[in-house]
Amino acid sequence: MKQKSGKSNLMPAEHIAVFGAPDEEKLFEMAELFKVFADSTRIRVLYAMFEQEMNVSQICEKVEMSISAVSHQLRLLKQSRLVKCRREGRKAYYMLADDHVKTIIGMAKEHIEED
Amino acid sequence: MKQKSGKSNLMPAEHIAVFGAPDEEKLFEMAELFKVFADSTRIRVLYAMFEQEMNVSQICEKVEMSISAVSHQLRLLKQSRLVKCRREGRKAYYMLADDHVKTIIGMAKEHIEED
DNA sequence: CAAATAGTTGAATAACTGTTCAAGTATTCA
DNA sequence: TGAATACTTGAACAGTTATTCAACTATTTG
Repeated sequence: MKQKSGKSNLMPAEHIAVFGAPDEEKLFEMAELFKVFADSTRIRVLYAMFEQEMNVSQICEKVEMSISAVSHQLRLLKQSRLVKCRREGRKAYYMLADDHVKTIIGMAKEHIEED
Repeated sequence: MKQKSGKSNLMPAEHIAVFGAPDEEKLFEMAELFKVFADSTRIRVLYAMFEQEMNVSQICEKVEMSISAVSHQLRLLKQSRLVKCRREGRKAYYMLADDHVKTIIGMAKEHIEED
């Protein structure tokens, strides 16, 4: 159950890596990305920004959560570089970082709507 | 902070729902789907089936996890209908349920490889 | 039938996550 | 400057999740 090295004896070596999984670090990053989307309130926070940038209070109203909870989630989203933030006076406007967010969410929506 | 009904006074009503978030249940299902992908060992288990169907022991070897741990994860993946299972004697062969799995994983991979 | 193989399952535990609460910073306004 | 607004942050708590362990079922082989 522990044999990291040593090639499989079932298949020629040149075939092994073709569809192989990415390395551990990449897998970890992929999982991290999915984790961000793995919470319905966080998806709602992202949806709040689909049309236009929003400040924290506006997001709070839209998703019906406390300022603190939203702020915590926004920090997470910012760390994952899924949203970016612009300051104007004492307000902080958040917006989607790129179209990837919409695409990924759209795919999940499609998937659950199918079959 | 609690005003579920009552239209926004910032925008004509017919624009409100266009990009609106799906209902709570759908959001929840979307989050559930992402949760399944939100674990690097589970992604590795899925990758193990990219080329061909595999029985549990083969998956264990490939991902270097205990039979029990893999079996638990496979149950989860089966419940989410991301994999399906075929029995042959005392062996249980698992395979990806459809191409959606590869597409979703591929998207995450692209995203983390960019920028 | 008994032993071995292949996998499943439930309970327990340890680690992680989301929300709240309380306290903090930063900016504007009077 | 003092009060109000708009957040941010850290700690704590409750709920969730992944792995392990032990016990179990099902199938095959001798």
